[in-house]
Amino acid sequence: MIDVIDVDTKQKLKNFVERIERLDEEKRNIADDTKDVMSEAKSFGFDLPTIRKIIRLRKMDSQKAMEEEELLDLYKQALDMA
Amino acid sequence: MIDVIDVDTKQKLKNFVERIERLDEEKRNIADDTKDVMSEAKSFGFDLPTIRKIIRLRKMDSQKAMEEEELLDLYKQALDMA
Amino acid sequence: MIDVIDVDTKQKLKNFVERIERLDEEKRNIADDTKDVMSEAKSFGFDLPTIRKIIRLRKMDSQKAMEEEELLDLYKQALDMA
Amino acid sequence: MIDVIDVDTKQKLKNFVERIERLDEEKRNIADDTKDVMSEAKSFGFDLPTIRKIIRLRKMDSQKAMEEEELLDLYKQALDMA
DNA sequence: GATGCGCTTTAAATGC
DNA sequence: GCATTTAAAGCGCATC
Repeated sequence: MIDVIDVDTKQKLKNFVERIERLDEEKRNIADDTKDVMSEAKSFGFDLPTIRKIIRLRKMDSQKAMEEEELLDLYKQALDMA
Repeated sequence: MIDVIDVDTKQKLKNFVERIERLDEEKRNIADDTKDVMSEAKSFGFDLPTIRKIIRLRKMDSQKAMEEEELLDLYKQALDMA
Repeated sequence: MIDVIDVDTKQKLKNFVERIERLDEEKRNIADDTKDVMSEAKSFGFDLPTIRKIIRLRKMDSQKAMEEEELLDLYKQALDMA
Repeated sequence: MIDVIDVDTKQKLKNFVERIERLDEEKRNIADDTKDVMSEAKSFGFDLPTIRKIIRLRKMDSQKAMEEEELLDLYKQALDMA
């Protein structure tokens, strides 16, 4: 069991924790900004789920996108959903 | 079903998508910064899982404090039944 | 401010809370079962994301599924992803 | 790319999908039960948002208790640096 | 392979 | 009562 903790070490640990918390805060702010943009898009009549899909697709390799599609078709076929 | 989009609307959609992608990019950068700080902490000999846990606990603490405050008021309402 | 709370009312409240917590527990157990089945499917070589998509599609009205598809195509077109 | 699925594999896939759908159904039933209990509580004059909050807080409490226990051990590790 | 984290989606609550 | 805003649950991803 540790009885005494080095003051310096404690301070270092505290600093790291606070730096990370600050970064987390920034991330949350950006997430809020994203929400605002989404709302704005919605108010223009755009469909949010579709916009999300588009962003996902753009980020993705087109090769991979095709393979995903094909696999889905294959499974549909197997379940007579074709 | 709508099947054509005018040029102006196309541009608007493009803008929204790009703004969101930019924000996502920023978020990723911050996540990378967090990783850097984590690595630095690790190089000082700190245990990463522990640091994460501390941060989670601190977040819970502040949330809990806020909620408990409200809860008191709510209790009055809930138990002061007709 | 309420100083005293009717013992009977307290008990009733407690009972409701506990019944709900019990139900939550059951739900969690079933969610765990689902995970097990998923893992088993995976170990047979099935692709989990695709299985999820299939289930979503089966649950969904086929009319609605088509509309979703069309909207996505429309947005793709607008962003020259066609 | 695979483009055919043998009969046996089809059947396996179908079974997995149906098992998962069955589990989803059960979960939905329990969620309905929860709603019933909530309604009943409400008819006794209890405030639903408050009940939710109580449950959330209780869950946080038990989580927090567990985590804090572990954290003590972890701290030793983190601060007992080489 | 498992755990934690963040996003998506759906349900509820409140205000108009 | 409807629609907007907010909270809870579920899902998927990334990390270790």
